[in-house]
Amino acid sequence: MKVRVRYAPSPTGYQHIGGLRTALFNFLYAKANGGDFILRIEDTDQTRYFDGALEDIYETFNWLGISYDEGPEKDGGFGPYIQSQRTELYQKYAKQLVESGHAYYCYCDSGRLERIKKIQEANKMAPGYDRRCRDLSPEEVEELKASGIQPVIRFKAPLEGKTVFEDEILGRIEVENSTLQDFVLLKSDGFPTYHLANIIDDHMMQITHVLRAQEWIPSTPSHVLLYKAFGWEPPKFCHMPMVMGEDGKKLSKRHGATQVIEFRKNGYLPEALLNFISLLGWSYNDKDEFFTMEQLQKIFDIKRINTSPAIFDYKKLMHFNGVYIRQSSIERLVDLTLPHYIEAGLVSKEPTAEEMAFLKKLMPLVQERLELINQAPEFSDFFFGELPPYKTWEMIVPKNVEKAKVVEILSDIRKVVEADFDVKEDKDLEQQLYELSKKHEVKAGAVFMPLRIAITGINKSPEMFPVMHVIGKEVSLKRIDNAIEKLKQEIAG
RNA sequence: GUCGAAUUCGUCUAACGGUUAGGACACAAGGUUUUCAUCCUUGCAAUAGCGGUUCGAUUCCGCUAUUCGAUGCCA
Repeated sequence: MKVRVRYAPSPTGYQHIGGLRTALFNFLYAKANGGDFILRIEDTDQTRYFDGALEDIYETFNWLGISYDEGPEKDGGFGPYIQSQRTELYQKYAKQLVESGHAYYCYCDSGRLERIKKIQEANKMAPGYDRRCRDLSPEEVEELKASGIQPVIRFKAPLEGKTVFEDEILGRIEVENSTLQDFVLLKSDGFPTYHLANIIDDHMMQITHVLRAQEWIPSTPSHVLLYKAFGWEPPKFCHMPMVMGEDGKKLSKRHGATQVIEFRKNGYLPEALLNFISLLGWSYNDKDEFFTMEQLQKIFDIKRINTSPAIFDYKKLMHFNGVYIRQSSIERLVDLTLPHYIEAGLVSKEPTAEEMAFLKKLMPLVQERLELINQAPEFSDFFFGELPPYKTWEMIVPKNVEKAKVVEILSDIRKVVEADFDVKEDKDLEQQLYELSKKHEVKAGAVFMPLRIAITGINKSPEMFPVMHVIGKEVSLKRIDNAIEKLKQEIAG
């Protein structure tokens, strides 16, 4: 039988890491097994609906290269794929369950529900609905109907026995039916709950495997019972370990960035995020960690999904991002960093050909120290303009060296640049600077550091001559002259 | 409280019942005759505890502890 899996987000907010992991694993499982990946929107909670959510799902998929075989605007014969467009179906099946004796109307309002909850808490009893409406007499039902209260439909959970299911990852899981609730199937506003809609759709859409996070394990027995009540065969369940924050608790906003859109904004590459997330609760073997999406679609195997929760390690993600940035082409990095340069005011809004060429020239020098795309401007602002923003100045005078001597050294460097900058290789120019250090009887660093500060205004920079060749001879000389001038003034003043 | 699941270096993880328990991130030290970064080398560091089964247990079983999750007219 053809594998059919689905990702079924509810549009209540932006896509987050946990959801992405679920989507990815479903997608990979489908692709690795020649199956179909279905996107279904579970918008059954009208009160929590968030307007930009749908667009965000599409954008997230698009950014990461996850595509669905069936879903909204891509009908595979099982649509519609948006649950709010299927409410009649759910209502029909809910009523069917009432008629078959598997469910019942409940007229208890939220006020009463809250009261019994408080009593249960006070008496340290297990919380839950007390099943008052489960066995109402016909007269009582008539009375309640007449009162005008909109009822909900609740599932009539068996009071005894056990419900068992075989999880593909965790193995056999069984619970006593007595611990199960008479959960709501259809809300008083006519919309189904997750449990009802999910089961009906999974069945109707012929889903073969349900891959979801372990937080769903407690409700799975109820789902199994629902399938049974309908007389349907349940799909196979695969409960994946949860993704946690650094404190070991379910990943959420307070752990920092958790929304996919934030990672995108913060300068992560899609392939880095994807690769990193693929390793959350899954592994290929004992040594390979770097995979392309294409590889993952071939090698992903459900048997290698873990059983224990995984903490989301931002540092390791960062490392992955650095690796992927270093592997990127210069053209792509220019593309990706351009908006950040514009935002920083280093490049004009409508970049000229010269500006683009300039970015392309400096990019190799930025690439290897970049861990996030949006770090590019701060790592390379000194390339722009006549003079650099002097973020460091004191270090232009190395330890145990007189200011006057630094002026001499810089003047000598200036001569080298003036004479040989265009005709000699970087290596030859460097060699001349080493000779200068011998001449002035200082360490090589005492020659390079003043030059570095003069040219870049920072003490941590790429190698000097490549930088100077990007900014050009004229600007380089101007910056050296400026530094000499400033030093002279300091000596005089 | 009740129910469920989980437990290998700080973190992500590997290990047909037989390995000096491996790799990666992080961290530390060193090297790459200029800083930073890259790259390379080395180091640090784990089977939650107690019982069983077995010639042999990280691996199988039980108990305890701890952690997480669920316990909504949320999903």
